[in-house]
Amino acid sequence: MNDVNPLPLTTSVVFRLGTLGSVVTARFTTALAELELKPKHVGLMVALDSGAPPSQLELARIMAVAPSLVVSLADHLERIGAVDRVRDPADRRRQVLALTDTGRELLADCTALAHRLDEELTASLTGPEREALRRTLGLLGAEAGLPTSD
Amino acid sequence: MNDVNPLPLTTSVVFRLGTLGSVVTARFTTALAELELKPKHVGLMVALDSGAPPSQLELARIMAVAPSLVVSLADHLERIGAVDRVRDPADRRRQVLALTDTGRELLADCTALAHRLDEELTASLTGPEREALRRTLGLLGAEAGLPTSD
DNA sequence: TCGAATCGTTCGAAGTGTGAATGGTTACTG
DNA sequence: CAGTAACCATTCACACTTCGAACGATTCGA
Repeated sequence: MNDVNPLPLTTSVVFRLGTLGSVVTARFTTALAELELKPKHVGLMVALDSGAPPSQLELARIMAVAPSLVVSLADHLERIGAVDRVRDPADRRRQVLALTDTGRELLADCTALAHRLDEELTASLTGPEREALRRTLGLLGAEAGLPTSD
Repeated sequence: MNDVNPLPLTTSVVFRLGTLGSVVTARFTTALAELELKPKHVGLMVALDSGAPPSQLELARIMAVAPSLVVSLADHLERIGAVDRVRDPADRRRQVLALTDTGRELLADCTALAHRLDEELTASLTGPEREALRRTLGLLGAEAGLPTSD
């Protein structure tokens, strides 16, 4: 008989982060549907919101995603009026994306929505616990090259 | 002019958990490839490891996944010798899955792998920070019905 | 014993993302 | 100042994952 599992897989941060991230994203995705958006659309808007207007190819690099995917994401965002898409006059190969006022409002809606889900998700935590979680996730995310605001 | 963003989307726990979870899962998936496994296979083995041998349909409910998906996951695990699949003599409609010794070893490999990634991921955290993160994620995961061990 | 419910399986379909090929634009090089 | 190479966006075909409906086998209820 082997010894008892010293540290089960379920205790690993990787496992817990992955599984919990998946259910949280599922909830977020559901809520987002009312705005005609999916998480990647939001990711694109976040990238546009913080930083100079980049070309679609740069966006693809930032989001670690295929350039062809940026095309379809931008197509949709343009269709609902959330972004402007203009050829860069200085280099007419580039397509420069920029959030419209509508896009900024939409992003604000997503933000409100996320924070509402936050309260729901972390209702059982104390204030300091919640802040510690937020801070630690932000730190690890920043190390992984994810968008942050601290 | 509206006021400055009071709390950007990127500070929300939902956002950070979702994005970080996604990159962490990607790393885990890559590492898992050497064992001929994908995250859902591991999820199935975890479910089998902790608890009485359930039918495939129960597994599907536990994993919140379609029964037909459990079939293909179990097919693969059986092919590599990680699980036994026997008809329940008491009810020959049921297919009862159980980890083999090989399966338990494989699960131990996954566990070691996850904890190795843990160290890599949380290298910049202090010990207490790492434990607080683990604990909080476990708590929220348990509330969401995810497998735990506390 | 007969019909309804249950379990597992197969199969077709939807959704998501990638990579190769294409057309238009710019930059380099002799 | 050609002509070629590199670059950007786009389209399209494809792979992958997952689901839901249909089906056969088995069990349960009346």
